[in-house]
Amino acid sequence: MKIARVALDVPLEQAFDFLVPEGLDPCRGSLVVVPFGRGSKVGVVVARTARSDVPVERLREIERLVDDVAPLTERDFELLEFCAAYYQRPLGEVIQASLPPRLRQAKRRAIKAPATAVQPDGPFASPVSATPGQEAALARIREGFGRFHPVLLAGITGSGKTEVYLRLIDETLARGQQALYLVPEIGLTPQLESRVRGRFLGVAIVAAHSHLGEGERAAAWLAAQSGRARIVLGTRLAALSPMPELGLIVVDEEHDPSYKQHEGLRYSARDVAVRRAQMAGIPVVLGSATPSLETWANAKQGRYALAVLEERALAGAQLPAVRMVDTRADKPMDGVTDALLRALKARLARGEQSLVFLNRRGFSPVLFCSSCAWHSTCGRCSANLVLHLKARELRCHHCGHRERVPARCPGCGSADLAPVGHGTQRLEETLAAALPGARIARVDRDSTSRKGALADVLDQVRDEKIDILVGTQMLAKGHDYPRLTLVGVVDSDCALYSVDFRASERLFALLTQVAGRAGRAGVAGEVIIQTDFPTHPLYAAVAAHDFAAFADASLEERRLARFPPFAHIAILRAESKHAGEAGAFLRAAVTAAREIGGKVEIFDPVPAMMERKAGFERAQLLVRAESRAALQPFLRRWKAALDEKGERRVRWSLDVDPQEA
DNA sequence: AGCACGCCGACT
DNA sequence: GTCGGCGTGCTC
Repeated sequence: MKIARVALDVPLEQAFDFLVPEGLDPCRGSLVVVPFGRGSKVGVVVARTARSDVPVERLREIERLVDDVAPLTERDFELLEFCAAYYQRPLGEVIQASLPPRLRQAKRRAIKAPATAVQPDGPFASPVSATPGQEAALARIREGFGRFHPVLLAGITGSGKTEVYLRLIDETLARGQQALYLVPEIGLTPQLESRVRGRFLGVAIVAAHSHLGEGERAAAWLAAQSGRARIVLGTRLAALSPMPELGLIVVDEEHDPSYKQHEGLRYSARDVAVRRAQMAGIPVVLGSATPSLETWANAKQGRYALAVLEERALAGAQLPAVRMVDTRADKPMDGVTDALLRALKARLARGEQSLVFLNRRGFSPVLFCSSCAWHSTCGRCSANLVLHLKARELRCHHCGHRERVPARCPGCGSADLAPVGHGTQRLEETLAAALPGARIARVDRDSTSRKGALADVLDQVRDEKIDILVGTQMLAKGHDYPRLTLVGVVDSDCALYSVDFRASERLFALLTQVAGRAGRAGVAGEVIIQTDFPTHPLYAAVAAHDFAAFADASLEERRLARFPPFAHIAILRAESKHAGEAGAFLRAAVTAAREIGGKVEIFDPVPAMMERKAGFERAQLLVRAESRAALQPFLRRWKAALDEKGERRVRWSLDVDPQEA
């Protein structure tokens, strides 16, 4: 009896057995189309066997082999099986998550092969010569060519980390190997892509990110798998692309939260990349100006090599002067202090550009009735509705709910409704009123939803048609603005109050990144942070450009609190449309966890940070262990026990190494 | 997860 | 009298 065990994209741990018809000979790794339920699905053969636990009469036949895709290799399986085990997801789901959507379709058109570039010899001349710092970093990383060698490349903004990556990639190509270059989000990939293509003319380079068309994405995947593509440049989803001759992995901005997937297979592309490098026996370079505390600790303890870039690559370029403006003394008018306004005026007078950063979009975060204290809340989420004045709407930023702005208070009928607090729209209006004649552009998710809108604004900034950029963290990423000399930060204090254990780490990274936009081309930059707490150690560290001081102090706090990286944690998240059921499920999960035992601490279930979202009641439960070795077997048994319950009214998932707790 | 089947409320 | 709600079970 010829039987193939096939992994399918269903949230079940088992694979499914199918009969292998005459004339077909799928191997482990082959993609096959199988009948499933009433339709067909693409699956991956995980094993060939002679017998099945399922009665033969219930087995159906494989329809056909997907013969335009090469089978997955054992090395691919090794990585995917690691992900499945580590993140507690079925192998079938992980395999399918690693395939581009087009290849998962049972009925599909043929995929157009990308133009195959002639493979030039290299090495490729760099347009600039390396600084001594870059040379030293390169030497440090080169030591590890040909073996597993994780390196933290800690380099201040503007220190030329990208040039280091490109030289390493060049050397990797010269060794006849492929390079994988991961970046956090799509935002900067177009600019980076053209830089990489310009540097490696004639080399087959593919981009891999979710904004590609399905055909392009499948073509990129196939090019990586076949080895035709020598460089894969992509976001977290590229971390799983098969690359048979992989010789180097670069993870740029390794601290960036967007490397962690927040639904389904909740993997960290950075952590997977490190594991992948270990399996392949190759170097992996984690680069950042503000490394994650996990990576920083690994470097300090010697598990990762450390290469540091301490100076800006451009001669004469200096780090910006950062100063805090005490908002208790200099009361902001409509969110903007007199000090910031004066600084903006000075830039306008000199024909220089400014950026004002506020990480909150919309006009105001809430609409408030001064007669009865009614305020705009979402009916489906525990969140306020944000006023979007231009669209004359109240919007929920969590579930997408929209409604018209009421003319009168829904609570008492009063007309005394007023916007409270500030978003980017309001800030834009305030600045336009205070600085007549200034050319202001706003950049946030609302203003850039049209395709190409962000690129248009950035072009206008480059062509000096914009004086002041107002926007959210979208502005913090990448992008050089040569004429930008002032960065203003409005209302970042809210992150200091957050209960999330990573909030201050993220705030430090964000402020450092946004500050790095000021004064890159030999023009002195200035950063003004408006705050109620001008002496707060976090702001002091940002002002001193002292990541190490901040990180070491934060690590000490984490050590005392026994939080990562001094412990390993996972969160069981549950949500239900039925009152109380998420909590009940978690209480049962606590009981199940105690029965399993082991060296794991089980916390009490608590409501989620956002207790209600899109009509679901949400709660979560933290577990903590000293080591991965203690946590992993517990999670495996716990998940099996929870699966056993066959729970239907509660949606639940395990989040291993959660980004937020 | 999808997708069937199956049994109780407001409507063309 | 039906259309459709989601509760339950199954998929080789």
